[in-house]
Amino acid sequence: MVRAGLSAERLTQAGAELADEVGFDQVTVSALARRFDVKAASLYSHLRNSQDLKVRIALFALAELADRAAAALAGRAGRDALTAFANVYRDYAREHPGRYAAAQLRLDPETAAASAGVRHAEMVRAILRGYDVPEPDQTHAVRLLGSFFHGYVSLEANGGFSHSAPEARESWARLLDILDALLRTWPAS
Amino acid sequence: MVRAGLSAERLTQAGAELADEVGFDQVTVSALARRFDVKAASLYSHLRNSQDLKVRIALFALAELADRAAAALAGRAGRDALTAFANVYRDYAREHPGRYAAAQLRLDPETAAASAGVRHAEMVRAILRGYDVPEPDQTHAVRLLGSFFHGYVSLEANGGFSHSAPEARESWARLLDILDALLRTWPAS
DNA sequence: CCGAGTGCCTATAAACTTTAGGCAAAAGTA
DNA sequence: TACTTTTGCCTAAAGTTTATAGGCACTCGG
Repeated sequence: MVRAGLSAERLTQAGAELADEVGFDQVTVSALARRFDVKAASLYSHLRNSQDLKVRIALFALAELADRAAAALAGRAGRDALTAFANVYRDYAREHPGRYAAAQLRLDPETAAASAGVRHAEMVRAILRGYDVPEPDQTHAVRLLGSFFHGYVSLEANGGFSHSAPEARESWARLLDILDALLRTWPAS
Repeated sequence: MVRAGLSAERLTQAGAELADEVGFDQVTVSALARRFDVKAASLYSHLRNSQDLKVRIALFALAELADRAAAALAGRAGRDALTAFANVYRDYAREHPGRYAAAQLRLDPETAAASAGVRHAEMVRAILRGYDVPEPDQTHAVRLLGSFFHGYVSLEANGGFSHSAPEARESWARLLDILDALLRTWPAS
């Protein structure tokens, strides 16, 4: 009886793939076990429970997305950094809808604080260094960018833009222009 | 044996309350039946299945939110309309986190087209009538506002802003100022 | 007051979650 | 190599949820 070679890491990775295929909320311990030709109970040596699996996938997705964003940011600044970073988000959500949904999972505060979510905020703040947003507004600007990126990508993923005419890609490009201009000429308080 | 007086409407309403209490993804046919002191099977006379329940709650939340937004918009224009509308979203998500999560449920295209989601987009477009955004950019501006509102509220709900210093309320007010200014002086293409 | 319809019931089956305990393969030790 | 320890996946089993089918009794129109 050859062993399947399970581990928390392999289960998380396979869970992320499963999420992309069937949707994050369809990810179950049973379905994941089926994918490894193994009984569901066997997974409980590696996972505490079903919620633990979901949290692991969420952390995995957050880290993967942060890695891609960091790579895109390397060597860029200003508008170039802004669009590169933004496109990483949008592309990730389009390529990996299940993982992107996972990254939105509500984490308890200490888990969130130890997650790659922190890196995301740091990277947005790094982008702002290419602009002259005055210090007291920096955090506000970080939140503006983060909210816009997430909101746009999430609405697009949920079909919010599918009915009206201009392609989502076109709005995206135009709005990144607008935001770039806004950051360059940030209004004083 | 006194009847519980179930109906799709009462179940949807109670499902929305349940969502606010325990989270939208914890809403199950079983839990809802328990709340009415009724067997789960009884609900299937009123609901097709578990997914049907979730869709009904989502449509209920979308409509309720649209009603509140419409009420807030009445008699207002420009910046006044913008902030009133935005605050309806934020307040709704804070008062009714489960319903707000429900409103994000992915609907199939024809259901979405028949939902109150359409009214949301129309109202944002109405707000823009108080500004001089040139026609070709109107849809982009609608998407900017929609993305920002949803993204901010959703990140705040998921604890994304809880660690860093400025209160989420403060950023919100400042960013609405910024967006108002942006809309007033929308850059030409 | 009676007949018809429908509202909630019981019974049942299948899928998923989770715990407990067992056996055999893998890894460590002499 | 042989023996022990560890660990990985198993079976068994109980509890929960979803969903269907069929039945009884309450309610309402006549």
